[in-house]
Amino acid sequence: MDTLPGKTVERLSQYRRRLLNLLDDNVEYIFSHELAEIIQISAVQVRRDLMLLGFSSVHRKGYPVEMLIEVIGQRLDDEKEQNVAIIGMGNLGTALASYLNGIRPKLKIVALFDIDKKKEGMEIVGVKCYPFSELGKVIKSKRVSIGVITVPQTSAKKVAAQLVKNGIKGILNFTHIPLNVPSNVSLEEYDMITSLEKVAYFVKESQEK
Amino acid sequence: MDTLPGKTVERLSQYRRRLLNLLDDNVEYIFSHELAEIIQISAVQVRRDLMLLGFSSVHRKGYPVEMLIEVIGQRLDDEKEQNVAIIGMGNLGTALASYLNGIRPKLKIVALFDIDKKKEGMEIVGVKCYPFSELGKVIKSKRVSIGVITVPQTSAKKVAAQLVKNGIKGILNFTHIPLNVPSNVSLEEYDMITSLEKVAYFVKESQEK
DNA sequence: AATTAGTTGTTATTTATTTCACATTTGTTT
DNA sequence: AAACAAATGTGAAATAAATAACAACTAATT
Ligand SMILES: NC(=O)c1ccc[n+]([C@@H]2O[C@H](COP(=O)([O-])OP(=O)(O)OC[C@H]3O[C@@H](n4cnc5c(N)ncnc54)[C@H](O)[C@@H]3O)[C@@H](O)[C@H]2O)c1
Ligand SMILES: NC(=O)c1ccc[n+]([C@@H]2O[C@H](COP(=O)([O-])OP(=O)(O)OC[C@H]3O[C@@H](n4cnc5c(N)ncnc54)[C@H](O)[C@@H]3O)[C@@H](O)[C@H]2O)c1
Repeated sequence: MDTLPGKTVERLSQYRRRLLNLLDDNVEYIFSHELAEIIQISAVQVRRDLMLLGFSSVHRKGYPVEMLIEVIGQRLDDEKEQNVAIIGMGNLGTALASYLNGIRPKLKIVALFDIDKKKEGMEIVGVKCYPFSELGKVIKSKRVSIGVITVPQTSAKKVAAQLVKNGIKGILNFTHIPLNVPSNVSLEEYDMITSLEKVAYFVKESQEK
Repeated sequence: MDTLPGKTVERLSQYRRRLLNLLDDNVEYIFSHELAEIIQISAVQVRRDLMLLGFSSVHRKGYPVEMLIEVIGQRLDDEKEQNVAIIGMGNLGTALASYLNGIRPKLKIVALFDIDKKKEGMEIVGVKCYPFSELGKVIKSKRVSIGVITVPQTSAKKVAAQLVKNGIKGILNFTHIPLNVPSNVSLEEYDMITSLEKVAYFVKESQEK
């Protein structure tokens, strides 16, 4: 079975989140155009994505919500749990720890790290903060495969290198320093300033019209 | 002059950030392949983007760093300042306020909002927090054109509607509730869970190989 | 049971984005 | 000053992503 395009993965993640809401409201079936409407994309796009999952609707009733959630999970989630660590417990890291914790059953936040002695041993939403020097040890003992980087820019490269050295498989980088990792490590970078500048640009453009 | 593709805008934003670093290090010229290397993209991509700016290098010396920063600014930035408000001063909103404040001279964080009475009047990095009820008034008096939404999911739609009603021109939404805004309002949505799930998916895929 | 209407799955098409390939330009070397 | 080298700018090609178009299917209606 082929690896899905990144764009499709993003949308599947969103579909699932919306579908879980619908399930809470006891919605049993949903049409492609309804799901599309919620996410603000086209119905064809939805159908195309679901096609890639090889999942079919019940004709004239739509897609069964619960089963669709299940199928998306089968495709996106690892069978075993994937363990995540967050490195840098400042403003953003702390916000993320509480936000991400428990949000997906298969993605566990299992460790936090900081070099600040004051934060050592601290717990956020029940997850312990370790000194950065124990990175390697904890990654091994807790089988961490994904690292989220929220340290100051100046430390980003150092931290990434350490993660890679200790066998991490994926990195989500929130600093605005572009990282350079081996091709067997999945990398996702996100920069909030870029998002803000993008909105600002399109606002400017629309006003010039 | 045509509106740039969103992808190009994103990269220009990144180029500028890197170029500003280079300027600090007194680098005067840079080749397309050097900039490409830093951002981890191809040199052609860099040249194509700069081509869209109509900006030329000095042959065999590269692109003059300072002038390039200037040209990117002319294209991305509004001539006048663009004023930004952040709505929802919880973990993420607070982190963002201190992060975004002052990061681009033309993008000013001028107001923060929260419904929590305890936060009223509070200042973060010198910016005042107003009660949500004063949204309309403050947007007008401070000429806010961009709103950043960091309220709980349940309030996201309500807040967006209020922003639109009060004439906001652009919204950056960090909740994972998809928003529905009129087409004259620029919308940028970002969901950290999606990023994390994406990394997790590609980690899983790479391990199945 | 025939007709209608609504929705899907998929192929074809279009549009957007990236990469290739190379002629062109100009500093440097011989 | 000729040959070379390094980089650029860009048209053409390739790739990726989104949209359109529609035949096929079936639940509901007559
Ligand atoms: N605050 C935001 O909203 C925001 C948004 C986008 C990006 N960022 C980026 O995220 C990063 C963190 O932002 P922040 O506002 O949380 O900063 P912060 O200064 O509040 O937090 C950084 C934390 O990292 C710790 N740290 C420093 N070096 C470390 C190391 N080598 N190993 C482990 N921990 C280390 C510090 O002790 C501190 O607790 C920055 O690079 C920033 O550019 C922040
Ligand atoms: N924490 C994160 O790292 C993170 C990451 C991604 C997305 N998010 C999303 O961002 C949002 C905020 O996250 P958070 O962790 O900061 O939550 P939070 O609960 O810490 O903060 C929310 C703040 O919004 C205020 N608020 C509530 N209703 C409001 C209204 N109508 N107008 C103005 N203010 C209002 C609350 O008083 C509170 O201060 C959530 O929707 C969350 O899903 C958070």
